[in-house]
Amino acid sequence: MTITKHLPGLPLERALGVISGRWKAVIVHVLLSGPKRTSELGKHIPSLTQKVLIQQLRALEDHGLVFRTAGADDAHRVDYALTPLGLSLEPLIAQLRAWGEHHAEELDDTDRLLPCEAVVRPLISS
Amino acid sequence: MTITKHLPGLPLERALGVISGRWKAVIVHVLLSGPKRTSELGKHIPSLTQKVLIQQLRALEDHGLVFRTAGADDAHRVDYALTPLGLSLEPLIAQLRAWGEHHAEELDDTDRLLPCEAVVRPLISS
DNA sequence: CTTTCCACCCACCATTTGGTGGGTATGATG
DNA sequence: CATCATACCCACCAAATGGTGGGTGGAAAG
Repeated sequence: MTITKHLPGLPLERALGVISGRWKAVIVHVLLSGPKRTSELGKHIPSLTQKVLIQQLRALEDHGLVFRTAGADDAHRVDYALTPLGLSLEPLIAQLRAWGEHHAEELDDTDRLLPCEAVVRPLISS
Repeated sequence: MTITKHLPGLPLERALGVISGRWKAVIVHVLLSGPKRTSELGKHIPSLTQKVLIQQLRALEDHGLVFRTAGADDAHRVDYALTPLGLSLEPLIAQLRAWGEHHAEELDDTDRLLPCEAVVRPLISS
């Protein structure tokens, strides 16, 4: 039942395979601030459609970065949270961010950079 | 004249955009051991076809990680080398590799990992 | 002069990816 | 009971990506 994209054999490419994908890093970023429901994630990332959200979540699940907790039978109170493996991504993500900025600076392209809020809506309150 | 994929605004995704691509990381890896000619690169990475090699090299060039040195007019003695920006990728690549291994271990998937030599041929001699 | 090697380019194809717009079953709310 | 929100699934589409198989023009080697 796995969507599991057979990850490449080289560790480096395996890592890239796991975190690259149009929204994966963003989702992980949001989940770093605690578990969220499907709809919350959707609200945090308005430009992301439901289908794609779920696609990405499934992939993250398959790769062991995220886990689902559903209430009882199925559905209606689903939470997604990072696994330890997901959490272990944090420093890597930080370094990628830093390098991305460095890259933009070196290429005098900093004005094309967007702040996080351009994509991730804060959504005040608990 | 740029093939330049318009990199995403978020620094994190920008970084991913720059290094993800079927062979980019491998090529950078090879270039870390010094400048190489087009054909040398091809020999180091047998499973990579010429067209795709050049494609990837162009992308790396556009993104400022690599530069070309051609002799005189054009062609026939072309070298590709990493720019400082390209070199600055080294620690990031190392961390990605490490995390890829970690990921495989956590998922008891280490047997699917390939050693570098499965893809990059050493090619003894200078 | 012919052959080989080198650094390419081009037309074309297959797969993958993200994305749109519907639909469904269920529980909660008025 | 009618309506709404949640957490999905499905058929379908469009763009991007990787890849194949053929060139080309020029330097170098036999």
